[in-house]
Amino acid sequence: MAGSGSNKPTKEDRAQAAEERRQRLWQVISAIPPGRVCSYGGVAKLAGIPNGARQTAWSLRYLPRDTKIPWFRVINSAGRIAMPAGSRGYREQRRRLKAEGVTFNKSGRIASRDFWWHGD
DNA sequence: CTGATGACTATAG
DNA sequence: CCTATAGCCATCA
Repeated sequence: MAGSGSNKPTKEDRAQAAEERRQRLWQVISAIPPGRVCSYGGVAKLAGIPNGARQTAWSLRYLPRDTKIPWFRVINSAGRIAMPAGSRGYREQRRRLKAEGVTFNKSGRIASRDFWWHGD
């Protein structure tokens, strides 16, 4: 078998592996129930990627505005929206969450721990 | 290859 | 509450 047995990952192998990680991340995010939120690190862990918080964020960076993925249900571990306060994304995320019943206190943190989702 | 970047996180002061 | 620091890891120049 020509080439079989080669352990050297090709560029295509790495690209496919990265794509599969993104798919798992999106799958987990899509499973977050309406009215609940999850942290970047929590999503990564549920997707089988420990310490992958930054990859969760990276996977959401270039999503189209019409995406079906509920990116707005992902916030940081401090219970805050990760984007710069006052930015366009920040306001949209906060508006969408509010529409589902997720409220924030005066300091910009989610009003209740009950909003946290920890998987099924 | 190296170094910088970032929608992160945990810990310390 | 804040900032600083270290750890993390895919991606980019």
